[in-house]
Amino acid sequence: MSDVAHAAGVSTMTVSNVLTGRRRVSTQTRTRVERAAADLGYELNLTARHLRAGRTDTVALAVPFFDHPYFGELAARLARLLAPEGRHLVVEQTGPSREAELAAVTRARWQLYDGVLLSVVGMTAADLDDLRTSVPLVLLGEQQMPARYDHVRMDNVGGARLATAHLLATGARRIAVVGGAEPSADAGMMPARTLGWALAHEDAGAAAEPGLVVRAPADLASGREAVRRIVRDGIAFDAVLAVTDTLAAGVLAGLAEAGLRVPDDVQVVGFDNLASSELTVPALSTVDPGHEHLATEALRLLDVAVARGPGRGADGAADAPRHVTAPAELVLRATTRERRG
Amino acid sequence: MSDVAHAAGVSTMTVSNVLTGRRRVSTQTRTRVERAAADLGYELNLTARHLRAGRTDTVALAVPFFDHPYFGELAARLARLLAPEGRHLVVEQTGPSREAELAAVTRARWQLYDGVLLSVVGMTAADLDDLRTSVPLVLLGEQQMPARYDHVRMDNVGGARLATAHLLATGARRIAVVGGAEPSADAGMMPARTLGWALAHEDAGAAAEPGLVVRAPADLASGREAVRRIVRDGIAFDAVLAVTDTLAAGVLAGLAEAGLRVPDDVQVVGFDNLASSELTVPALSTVDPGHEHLATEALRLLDVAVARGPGRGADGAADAPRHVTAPAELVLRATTRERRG
DNA sequence: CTGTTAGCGCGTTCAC
DNA sequence: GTGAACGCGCTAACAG
Repeated sequence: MSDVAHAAGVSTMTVSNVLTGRRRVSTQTRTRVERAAADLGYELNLTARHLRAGRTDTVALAVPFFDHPYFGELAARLARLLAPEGRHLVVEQTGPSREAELAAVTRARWQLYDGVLLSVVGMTAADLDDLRTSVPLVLLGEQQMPARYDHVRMDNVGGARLATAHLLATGARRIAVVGGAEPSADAGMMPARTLGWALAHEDAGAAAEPGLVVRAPADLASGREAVRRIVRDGIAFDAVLAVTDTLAAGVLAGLAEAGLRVPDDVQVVGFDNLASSELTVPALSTVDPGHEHLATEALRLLDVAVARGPGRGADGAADAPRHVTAPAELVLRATTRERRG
Repeated sequence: MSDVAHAAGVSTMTVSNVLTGRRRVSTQTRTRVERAAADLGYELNLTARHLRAGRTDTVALAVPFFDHPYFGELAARLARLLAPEGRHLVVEQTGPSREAELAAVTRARWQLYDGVLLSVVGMTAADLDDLRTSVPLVLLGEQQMPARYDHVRMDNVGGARLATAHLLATGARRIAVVGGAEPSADAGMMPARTLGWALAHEDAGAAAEPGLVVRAPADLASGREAVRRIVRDGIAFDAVLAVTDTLAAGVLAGLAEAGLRVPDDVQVVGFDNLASSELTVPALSTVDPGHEHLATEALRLLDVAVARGPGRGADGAADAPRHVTAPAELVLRATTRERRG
């Protein structure tokens, strides 16, 4: 920068002023400076600016996996909200395992950001409790979190309940939960959605059979595998609640393989409303977890955290942390039947 | 940091030494310092370290869209390669339009990184030519790029040729190219893949009918839309080469909608080998563009660029820029028939 | 409208 | 094995 200043015959301060536009500079010197900068191929050093300013105008989204479409869509939404304000979003990966997630978190990396949206999957409440950081933080995730953090989540129980109720109303009697788990509101996504399934049965005065809870990891191959298993075991079922759209895609593949027609023989509902789910064959009925609401709220929370000053993000002595739940909504497409009546 | 030093009764230098481990420190003072740091909740300021060091041990991947699965998968691969070396990957979005892409590029953002992998989609060679940056850069993308940059690409022509040849060999005679364009090796992904389609016809002594080139943007809804269009127009076809897997998913949806059986009535091949393509119904045959090779080479190139020193990335006076093409490979699943004989 | 001074929080260099 | 001084590149704050 001093090179530019020298070439333009001014001080570095003036160069800085031209670049930031914070102070008025005569048109004459401005053009001289701009010329000099262009000639020298000068590039502002953002690292230095950030150090000086104590701000970076950048928010990080830390996700467990780069390659899950859910996070890609979330990132795109957040970027769209941040861009008009001249703020930036960068995405970092915390890692595929609980250990990696922890290690990522321990690293002082996010000192580099004004705030961090942390998508929690593998970490436990205890892990998070150890996490002392002064960077404004908002947690995204479905399990129980320490109360002292701001936290945004979906309405997993409500969404699954809605979906299951619809299946019941369309005549389904034996609804398998692929990706199911021990029902619980606080133990993560799978237990919460399974709870919704159970509650919907209760609402309808029907029995939720534990034998229809099919455990499966939330990866690509598992949905198909799960269907193969229940078919092989001769378990009767006339509908599937897949706890994620990814699992649902596998379920559809498995059903096709088994010669079962959707929705005539078996109805299917997913959860997440991924963009790609519109294109499954048949088009997937699913639960929309309130993506837009979720993204908006997460940023709003982060902004108030940033506003009340970095440096006391963790001790939370100031305001009470906020917890918001985005409302879920049922999206009916072609893998379910019409409601009777 | 000086607080910690004070609390531990040492100088900041010693604290620094403890933290970096660069110089030997007596076990005694080390523990004293560590205790003090923990008590005070001290966090290293990475911005300052980066300014001082001139390095960040971080590579950026700049992509046009966060929410396209292809980029998510690429990012995951790169992160997997970087992690063992203690280097980090962050993903930034350049923006959805050519304008946004340009603006993103113009910003001095990637001074923040040791190197940048830039995924080019909307920008032209001329745009890139204007892009003077001292940050080591490797271009990823399928159109013609200025020769002075390192560049990694897929074998689009070869891959499409392979796929088309297989369709021809299985008896297909009228192969529509969904997402096709004016054939050309240098004008981007769609023209290159269309060229492969044309060349395969030539190889087989068959006629590549221009009427079977179906233009379509590479987004989610377009594949289905394209099929609707050709069916409505009464164009006869017995196979589809979709230029991306995403388009292929739409094509499968469109064919199902039209009551056409896959692969009996119409065969389908995609391009990209996305993870999700294994779960389409039926499972999609596709071209794998050599993902792993691509990621490895991109990083290797970036590393030599970084090694020869930032500060003269763009003028390329030093070494000749490198251009590598990853080999494509056909992945046969259930949307194609067996080769005859 | 422009320049001078000082310091953001580290780590290299050189002394002890 | 430890400390003091200096500077990475930028920009508030205060002159002028």
